[in-house]
Amino acid sequence: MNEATSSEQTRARLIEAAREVFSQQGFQGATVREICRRAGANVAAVNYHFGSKDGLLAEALNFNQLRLLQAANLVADACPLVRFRLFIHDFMMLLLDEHSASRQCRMMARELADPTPALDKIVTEAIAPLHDFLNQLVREIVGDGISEAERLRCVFSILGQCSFYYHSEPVLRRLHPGLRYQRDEIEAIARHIADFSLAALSAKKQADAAG
Amino acid sequence: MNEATSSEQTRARLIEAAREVFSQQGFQGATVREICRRAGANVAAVNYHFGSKDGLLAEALNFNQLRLLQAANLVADACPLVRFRLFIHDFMMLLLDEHSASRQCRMMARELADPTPALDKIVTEAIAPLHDFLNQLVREIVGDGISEAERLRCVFSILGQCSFYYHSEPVLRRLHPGLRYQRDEIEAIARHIADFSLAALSAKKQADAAG
DNA sequence: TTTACTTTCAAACAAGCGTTTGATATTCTG
DNA sequence: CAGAATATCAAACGCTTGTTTGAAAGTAAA
Repeated sequence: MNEATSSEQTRARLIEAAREVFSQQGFQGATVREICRRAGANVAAVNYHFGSKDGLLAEALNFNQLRLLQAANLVADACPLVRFRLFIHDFMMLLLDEHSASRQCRMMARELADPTPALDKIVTEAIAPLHDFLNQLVREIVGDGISEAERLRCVFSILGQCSFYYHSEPVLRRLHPGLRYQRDEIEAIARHIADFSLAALSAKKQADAAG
Repeated sequence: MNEATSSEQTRARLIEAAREVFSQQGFQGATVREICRRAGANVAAVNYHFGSKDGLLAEALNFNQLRLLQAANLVADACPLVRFRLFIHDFMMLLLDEHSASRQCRMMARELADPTPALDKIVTEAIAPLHDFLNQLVREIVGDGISEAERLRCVFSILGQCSFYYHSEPVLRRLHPGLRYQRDEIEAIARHIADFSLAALSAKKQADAAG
């Protein structure tokens, strides 16, 4: 027998195909038949291996890249401002770069506006830690002079800027047909978001120090 | 006969029900049967009056409120900074206040991430003018010292912050169960977004003046 | 009232969906 | 190799979807 049984290969191909299709079409828009077609498997394979479409979604979700990004950032030997820029850069690459294996992350983003059976898992395992991470980073930058609610809104302002480019891609494509999320462009976007946000955070810090 | 024929009443009820359901469930998630149930009409009514579900969506879309908001802002006798704060406030009310008749706007926002047959109409009639409006407002605030691409990214940063609260509502509800978009809360959010953005824009302006 | 036209309705249609089935291969085990 | 367990398959199931149909009810003008 091979080191990976035929069954395991089928499972793996289904998960990979599911990530593709879920990230492109969303959970509701994706069909089991399309996933199986891309995986070269029978329609019944999803239910055999994962019990249901929901089960496949749960297995296809994988937050490792997002977790790794945060872990790497935490151990980076740099000041909060540099770490902030680093985080925005890595996060935008994960979110926008179609060449990277970032489908898990894009899949996740796809579901945020449109609750699926897996949203609870996504929130507790990925979004909540991400919010906490950014909240802490903002605290290191601004200090403890602002209220928790205010700091939270800063986190939302940052995440809002980041996710805009992802969520609004269909619209932006129509408005600016030349738009392509290539490496250079993504880096320029990340730089802008970091500049914009750090300027705002710096103003908050000064306002606090003055007031 | 009444001043509104029975047929016209049915049409109007269908459009109203469609706005409710589309804004809550999205175009894909909404069903013709549910719309007709809420309108107290037969399932065939949609196709009789509008030809198809797509046709109903096209009729239900209405950008008047968004246009009025921009028109009112343009004639407001105030400096760009005040007009900016006014715009963010009005826009967030339109987007988040469930008491207002802002379903058209919310319906629109619902579709942005998930192309529907009507996205082209939405983009050309609502989004493009909105982007142009904000672009001009940012130009008045920052001046002509920054590039078009840079100004565009500022517009995206602003719109991204605004739409975040709408798109991420299901997630934010889970993270912060107490969250409710009531008038006070919406106004606090709008104030934050305006502060955050104006601080960033002001920094851009100074950087340009210095460089 | 009769006639023509419009609007509503219950019912059905065709297509797509996730899922199940039972038979057929395939692989592991003794 | 024989037999048990596992994996794949074509086909169908039950359900929901948007849409169509043809008859019934309502409306307007003669």
